[in-house]
Amino acid sequence: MIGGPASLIFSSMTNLSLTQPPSSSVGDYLKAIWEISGSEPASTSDVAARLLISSASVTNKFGRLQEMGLARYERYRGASLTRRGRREALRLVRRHRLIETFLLEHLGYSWQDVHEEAERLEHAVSDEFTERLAELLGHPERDPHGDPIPAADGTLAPERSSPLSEAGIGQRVRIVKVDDESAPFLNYLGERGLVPGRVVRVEEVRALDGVVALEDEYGEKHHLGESLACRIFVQKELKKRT
Amino acid sequence: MIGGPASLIFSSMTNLSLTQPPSSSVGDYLKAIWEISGSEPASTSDVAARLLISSASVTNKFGRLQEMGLARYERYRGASLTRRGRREALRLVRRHRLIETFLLEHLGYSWQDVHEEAERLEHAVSDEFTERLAELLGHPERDPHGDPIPAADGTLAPERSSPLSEAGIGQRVRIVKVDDESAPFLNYLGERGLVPGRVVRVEEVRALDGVVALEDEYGEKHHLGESLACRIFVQKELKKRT
DNA sequence: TATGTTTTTTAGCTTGGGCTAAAAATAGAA
DNA sequence: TTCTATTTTTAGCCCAAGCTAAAAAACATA
Repeated sequence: MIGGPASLIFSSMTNLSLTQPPSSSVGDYLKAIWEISGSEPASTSDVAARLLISSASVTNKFGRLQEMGLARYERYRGASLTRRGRREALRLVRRHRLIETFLLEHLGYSWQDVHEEAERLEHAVSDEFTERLAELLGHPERDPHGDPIPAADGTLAPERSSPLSEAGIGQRVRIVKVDDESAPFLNYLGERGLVPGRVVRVEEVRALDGVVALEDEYGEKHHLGESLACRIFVQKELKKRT
Repeated sequence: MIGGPASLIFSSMTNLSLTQPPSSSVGDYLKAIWEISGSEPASTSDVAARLLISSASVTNKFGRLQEMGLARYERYRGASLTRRGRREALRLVRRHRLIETFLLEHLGYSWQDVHEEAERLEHAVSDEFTERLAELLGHPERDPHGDPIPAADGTLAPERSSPLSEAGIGQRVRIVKVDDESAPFLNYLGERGLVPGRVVRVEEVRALDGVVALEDEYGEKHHLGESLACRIFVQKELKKRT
């Protein structure tokens, strides 16, 4: 197989704007800003905390990102991504999530180790590698955490899920995302089959202590504390079964 | 599969000496010295040529490699690897060759693209990744070029192959290695099935122009010019078939 | 042996990505 | 509104890994 479907995709779209790939450091900043900034720009100190570096270094880089046309930056108010910056960030997120999927599904990695390895690899792989990997994995739409995988052109469908802790009583919901990286958390849920894709019925959301009671597809009951329930994201499930 | 056989291997052996991994630049120097130096140390300019950098930079780094205990260096005479340097180099070579194998066999890469991608990835992957990949690939002893893959502990069995151009007439030999990276070369041989593992009989080695005549297992004849024949490495084949 | 060529080294500069400490701006509380 | 606490920025430094240009050593050959 030489220059199969994968090459069609990546040759036609990525890196339209950046003549040379951003350094891995630049990429880390873009991802951090993307993850932190919502309606507000990402603050210097938040980015510093996430990347475990000093605020001074972040201030510095914000300036450079602006010059590079990857971010908008206003002194004392933080940085937000330009369209190009966002696309670059999403390219990395795509890589990260595809690599995580590969590590878990094909190399037998444990949840604990997956993130760190992907963090390094995402800066080393080419677009070609990424698209071939996507093909090998069957073009998944979500990674094993349930996070959506951005498209090859750096776009990401807006997410419409809400925390389990806010679900309505009696509702049938599908788990779409588990928003935590810690191993005990993931292991606990994994053992009980509460993983992305599963459909459960919400039996009770107790106002008193936030405990959520669930029944899964096999009739098993689960009782989750508030701290767990607010990290499990769900969508309303319409049909009986997909 | 959590912490399977792979983790047994790598947790017990690698990085005995280096507390933190050598920078990717250091690794490139070690590999270059390993590839270049035989009985003689590797010269400044040879390493510079291979890494496409200036000789001055190489001189500089040779000093640092010595301080780090990875190379022996004598001014104006070049550098050679210490035991530790050699082990580090071979760890990288192992990674490189396993990654190349994966790219070709599982991701459908073409010969052209494999080397460059592996060159980047080998600096990003962990020992854990490497050993799990080895497992996925079935612990191959050679990569698709026929080059031997060093063991996880950084050792490499000495190679006993010689160029096809030096084979004896009438000898049955097994192709073990193709020592060239160029695409046309590899494609030509690939189309004719002259790939590592194949057994052929040498019919003639013409002194006049160095052309080697072969007969393969299907009775097909091949005539290779000297420039090709000296890059195909073979071993004497004893049994009729393996 | 003397002399010129090639190779290697030295000296000094550049860039990217960090750092700390001190100054400036912003935000919160009295 | 003013004053203090926090955050952000500035200024100046360090290190790794390159570079060029010039000096020094090694080599080759007349």
